[in-house]
Amino acid sequence: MADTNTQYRYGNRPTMKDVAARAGVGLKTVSRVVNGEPGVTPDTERRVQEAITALGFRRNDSARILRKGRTASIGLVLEDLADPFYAPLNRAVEEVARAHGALLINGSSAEDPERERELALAFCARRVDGLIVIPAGDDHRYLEPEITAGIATVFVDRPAGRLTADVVLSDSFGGARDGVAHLVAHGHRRIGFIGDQAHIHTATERLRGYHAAMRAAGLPVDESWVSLGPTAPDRVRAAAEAMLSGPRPVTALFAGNNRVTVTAVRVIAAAARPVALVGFDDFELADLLSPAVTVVAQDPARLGRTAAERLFRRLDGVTEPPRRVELPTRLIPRGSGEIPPAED
Amino acid sequence: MADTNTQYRYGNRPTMKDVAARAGVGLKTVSRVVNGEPGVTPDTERRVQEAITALGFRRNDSARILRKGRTASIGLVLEDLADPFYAPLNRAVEEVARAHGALLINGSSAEDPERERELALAFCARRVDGLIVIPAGDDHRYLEPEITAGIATVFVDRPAGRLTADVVLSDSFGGARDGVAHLVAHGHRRIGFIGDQAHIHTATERLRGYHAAMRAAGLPVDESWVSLGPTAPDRVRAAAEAMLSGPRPVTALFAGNNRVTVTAVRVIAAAARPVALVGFDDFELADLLSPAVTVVAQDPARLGRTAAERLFRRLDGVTEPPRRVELPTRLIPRGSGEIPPAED
DNA sequence: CTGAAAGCGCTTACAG
DNA sequence: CTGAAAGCGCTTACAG
Repeated sequence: MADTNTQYRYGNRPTMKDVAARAGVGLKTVSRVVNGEPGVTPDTERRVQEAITALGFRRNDSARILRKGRTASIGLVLEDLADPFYAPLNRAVEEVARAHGALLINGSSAEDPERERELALAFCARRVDGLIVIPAGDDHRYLEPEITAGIATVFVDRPAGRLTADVVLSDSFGGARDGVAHLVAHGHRRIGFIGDQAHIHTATERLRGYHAAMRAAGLPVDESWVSLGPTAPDRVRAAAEAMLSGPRPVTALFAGNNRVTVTAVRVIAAAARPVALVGFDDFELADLLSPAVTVVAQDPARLGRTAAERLFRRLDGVTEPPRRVELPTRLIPRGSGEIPPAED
Repeated sequence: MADTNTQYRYGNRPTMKDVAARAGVGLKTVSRVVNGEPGVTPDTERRVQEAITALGFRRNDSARILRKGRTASIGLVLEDLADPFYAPLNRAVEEVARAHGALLINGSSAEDPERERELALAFCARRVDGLIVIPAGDDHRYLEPEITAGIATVFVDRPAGRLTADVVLSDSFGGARDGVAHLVAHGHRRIGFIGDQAHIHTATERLRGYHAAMRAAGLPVDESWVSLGPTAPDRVRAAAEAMLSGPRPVTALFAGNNRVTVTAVRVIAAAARPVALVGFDDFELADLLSPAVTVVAQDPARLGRTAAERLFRRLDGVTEPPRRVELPTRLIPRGSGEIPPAED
């Protein structure tokens, strides 16, 4: 008769109890051998090892975790695992986690606040030791009980909403201001800004940088030069084409992020007159396009690394108040941003 | 006095026991409410809900899992979370896992067999229900006890070594053969092949495709036209420059993967004569370069989706023998592969 | 050097 | 409708 009690459980994996029985020792002795603890005679150890091999035993870390209290895992909620900006951030977090002996659970919010919440809370239910969140929503009070309960939490790329917590950001405002000022310095007076949706913090910060640069140069801003919205190619294309047409078209574009830049490059390549372009975020092959694309570069890997290191410092018991870290951006002139304005 | 027994455990999170005590009910009643099971009077349910909210209780899924047997999580070992080829595969696996209510744990092997093994076994120790592996090593017998113990395993992108298991691949041989034949059809007779390291299955399959196409065309292959090795830019650059110099340089290059292609594009852009190029793997902006890059495209998202669906079919109890699924590739002519050979 | 008992936070199987 | 007891597979705290 099959033991119906264990039939479909973990495919009948052997447990320490099974190993103990086979080796003819107590449970604690098996535990000692499995964990490399001292105080076992070589002969006993050998018998236990043989039983382990014969049964194909592997310690169940889930059970271990339940008893020990720390799961040695962290959760990362980002916008899209496949995005070329977030993928290196993901990898950087992984490396730091690995250095601290922790596993990484991650998931994509797809820019949906509800999905962000589901993922973050699912990670908390699994009792990750810490959480790194790239916010999709703007209200993170749902994490309050979790943080109080001891789950260290760091936000990256965008600040937490209605919650005081550690956050690691790029200087979106300063980066955009410098990028737009660069276009101004090359003679542009009518500059378009195409950015992400208005509820996204980085989008409005970059727009603020645009306005600051225009104001500093004493240039007026026509409302038709600014367009915030989804970064889907169709939307961006329409926005860019609108700004580039009409009697007083913009002579330069500032693209609010990598996805916008890519579409802007396509539109400009098909445009009748040369149009200058500076994009926020660097991207692969930017230097190989003609013209090569001038960008305001962030360092996504550094964002991830900084956030993860902060998280593990918290896990090591550092209790200083939440801090906001802002990483600098870097303007990389490559050609597209140095094109002079087309003559009217 | 502090309760030293629970002082540093999960930051003193409330448990079902605490909720039960506060609501004045039994443990099982709390369990019923938490899991939405029937058979609780509205009044009792309300009392329990209040206690849950007041205490900030969240069910510990790790404990639940221990009792239930399935962890509702899968592990994915790939080469590099940040790689533009693997990132979409990662995302596709995530989506399928999500649709099945499972969480995703993942990690980068960094093309190191030992690290692949550590990651895969760490996931097994956490008792993931299933495992998806993009092999770095060529001996996966270490997974035999795990698979026997019931952890469903699917390999992607490269076959398992010394192990019979489900595998989902792209048709590397056919794709490379077609790509090289395309160059031959445009008049090339001296074609270089730069690929990944020889121990990587896809690298040798693509090389085999190259040889098949050359042979089919009756063309000889000089050994100096073939170079396998790491895809680091320096190595690829040196290989490409060697093939493009000398008295009888190649007139076309076939690049064995996306990283090779990118470096090849750079070398060719700086070359004295036009050189044709076909690359394995599509990449963003390939169509915007000049010339636009002709590629043999794989569909990494489809690879990931197919593998994950196969995995969950296994988890649903399908017991058919391991299968090898091969996905077709697609030649996308864009310009660089249609350049005629430079005259001698 | 070794092991029996209790417990981590849940669910299962049962009894009332 | 409700709950006490046993158990998931480990580790902890102790005793021998």
